[in-house]
Amino acid sequence: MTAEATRMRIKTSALRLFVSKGVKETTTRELARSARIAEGTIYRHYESKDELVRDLFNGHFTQFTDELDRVQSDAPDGIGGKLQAMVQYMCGLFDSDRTLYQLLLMVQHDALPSLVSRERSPVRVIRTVVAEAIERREIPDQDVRLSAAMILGAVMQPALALIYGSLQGRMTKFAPEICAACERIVHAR
Amino acid sequence: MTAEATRMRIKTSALRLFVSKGVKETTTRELARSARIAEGTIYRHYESKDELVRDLFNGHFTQFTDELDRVQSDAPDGIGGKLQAMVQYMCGLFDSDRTLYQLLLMVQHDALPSLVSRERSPVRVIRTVVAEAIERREIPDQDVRLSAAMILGAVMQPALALIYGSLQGRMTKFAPEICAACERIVHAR
Amino acid sequence: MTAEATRMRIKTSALRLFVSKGVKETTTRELARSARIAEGTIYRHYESKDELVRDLFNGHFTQFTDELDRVQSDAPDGIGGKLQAMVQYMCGLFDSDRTLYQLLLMVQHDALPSLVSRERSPVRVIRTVVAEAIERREIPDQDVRLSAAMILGAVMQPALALIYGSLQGRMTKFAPEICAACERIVHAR
Amino acid sequence: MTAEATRMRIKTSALRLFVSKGVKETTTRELARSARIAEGTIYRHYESKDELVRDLFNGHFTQFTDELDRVQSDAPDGIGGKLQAMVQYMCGLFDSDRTLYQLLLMVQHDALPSLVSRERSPVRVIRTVVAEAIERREIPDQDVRLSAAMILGAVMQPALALIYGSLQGRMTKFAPEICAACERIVHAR
DNA sequence: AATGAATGAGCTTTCATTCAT
DNA sequence: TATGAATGAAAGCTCATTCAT
Repeated sequence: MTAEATRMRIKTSALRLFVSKGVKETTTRELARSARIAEGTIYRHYESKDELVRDLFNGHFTQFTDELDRVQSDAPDGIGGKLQAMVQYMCGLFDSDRTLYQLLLMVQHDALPSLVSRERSPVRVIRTVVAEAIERREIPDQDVRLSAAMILGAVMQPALALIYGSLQGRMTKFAPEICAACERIVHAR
Repeated sequence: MTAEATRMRIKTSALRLFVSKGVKETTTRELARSARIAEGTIYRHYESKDELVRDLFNGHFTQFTDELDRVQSDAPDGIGGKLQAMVQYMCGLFDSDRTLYQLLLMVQHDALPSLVSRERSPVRVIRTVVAEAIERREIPDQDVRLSAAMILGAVMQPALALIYGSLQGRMTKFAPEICAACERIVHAR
Repeated sequence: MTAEATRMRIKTSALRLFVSKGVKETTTRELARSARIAEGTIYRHYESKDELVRDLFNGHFTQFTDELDRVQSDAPDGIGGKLQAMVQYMCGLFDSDRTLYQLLLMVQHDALPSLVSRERSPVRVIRTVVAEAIERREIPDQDVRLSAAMILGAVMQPALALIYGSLQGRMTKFAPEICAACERIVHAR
Repeated sequence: MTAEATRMRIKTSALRLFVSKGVKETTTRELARSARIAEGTIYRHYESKDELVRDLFNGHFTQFTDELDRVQSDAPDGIGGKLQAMVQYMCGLFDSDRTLYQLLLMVQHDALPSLVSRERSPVRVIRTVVAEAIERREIPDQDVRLSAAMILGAVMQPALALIYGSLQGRMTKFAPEICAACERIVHAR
């Protein structure tokens, strides 16, 4: 098997296990068994479990941030369209890869603290979108940091509700309402 | 020393340590030292570390839920007032006891999974408030579960931002704007 | 409550617990709870758990040995009668206080090692009875130590079988056959 | 080193320590040091100390039972020869591996309770031998369970006497007398 | 004499990591 | 590269014993 394939198997298993049981709760033994490799093999690809966690989380977090930025960027000017594009994208991601989505939820909480750059983060992307809308005078002046946080919360919390079962079905189904709510948060009219 | 006093010291130390370093990351040794008791003493008050976690989290979660319900209940009829009371209460709690607030954040995430009853939870309180406003025809008909989740997110995420430093100052300062945003989420006019 | 009464409760509970779960397996906490006293109280009556064990085992062992000797002594001369008296006595004890009997079984095994004097012991009593019968030319000359051991084994092992359930009923029921077998062991005719 | 060799070293050390000091009294630390492995290594071969005890005791007990059955089976028909073969075998085992023999003594007592199948056990082997002799009308009808217990006792108790020092020398020396006594127990002539 | 909360040494067990093959 | 047996530090937990009341 190629080195790359092995590495991929480690990452895939790690993602699934970390999300479902937590990082600390996942042992290297379990990880190895799930990836169908020997325990020692992990250390041919990563210096330590910590490095694996960092690589995994950073990678996905960065990719998600970039993607969100691209999505926003591709949308035509106007806060409405951009919010819609971002919300749609996040809901779609939840439906297509819930595991990956949960990882992103973990990054904010779980004390994956200094793990991740706060420079490039989803909330920054949202903040920029809001800031640009203010500049374009689409929406009233406001604390962009606060608005971005509230928007992110209004997207993330329903995802949690879906995971815990208090909401049911596909997240995309809720996208229009979430999107409308986000627009009202920044009181675009 | 009385048993109750010792128990209290364990809980206080545990709350602080669990929140700042995580549950798994806090050792019983550390906890004992922080509470200035012997390690064995923990086990005269709790059957296991797990039971301590459960008791602590459940206790605070329940108390918070009850308090939130009382606050909402004491507010005069009308979604505006009730939302304002709840948001005020949560922001005030953040400012007066950030550690406790963080614990409540952990309960939702960190996979404190089936630890806590979903029957009585903050999101349920919010849901009820929204549902009653719909009945009173104050706000349009809507998915109360979704609205409650979005409102909770719009309060919690700014708290996270304060913890991570992307927002600064006392949370109470943001209460009016958060409250206004929450009203717009349910599009009360 | 008098000191003596408390001491008695400790001994009674200890006997029962030691026999049913083993000495090491019985904690002082359990013992205290079973005797309905505080843990600390044990140490008003015994210097240590070890001393309790020693006192308990030695006491019962000595008493049993003395009683067995008295029983043998009270029986009329003649190996037949003396064997019968001893076997009867041991079977009767098993039926009337199985817990006590089990303690005596433990003394031989369980590594209650140097705990007990080998000078005065049941097997010595039996040995003496056999030796006297040889002197009286009732039975052929033989290794009295070996014979005494075999006789004891022939009484004790059926008791174990009753405890484990491979024999059923009261031990007294088996006394005549055991007694006859013991006579044949020393080939009395 | 191969896994099997390590496992063997654990078993050998465990057997010696458990027998000489008792199971509870033997710490994993001691066991590891005696087997010249790390403490953690024990747990790559056994799930717990308990499982090690179970495996060890069951294994030896089963093997001993099987061997005793084979020995009895190989002996020519007739209770005398079969009893002689079994007694010889047990005495020989005592002389050649006293440690192993002591383990078998522990299995009956020490509260290695439901640890071991009562279906296949030495006393069952003896019982069968006695039962077959009755069927062949070599010996009078009798309670085979009781006789088997007494025979086992008449072999085991002398072994205990040798361990405690009240008998001296090799057990094989006593085999003829023990064997003769066993025959008389079932009153074979 | 009795209580019961507290102790702390020492137990069993876990698990990230190493290394000879 | 991959293996998997071995490691050992450190974790959670137990329990005989002490001591202030």
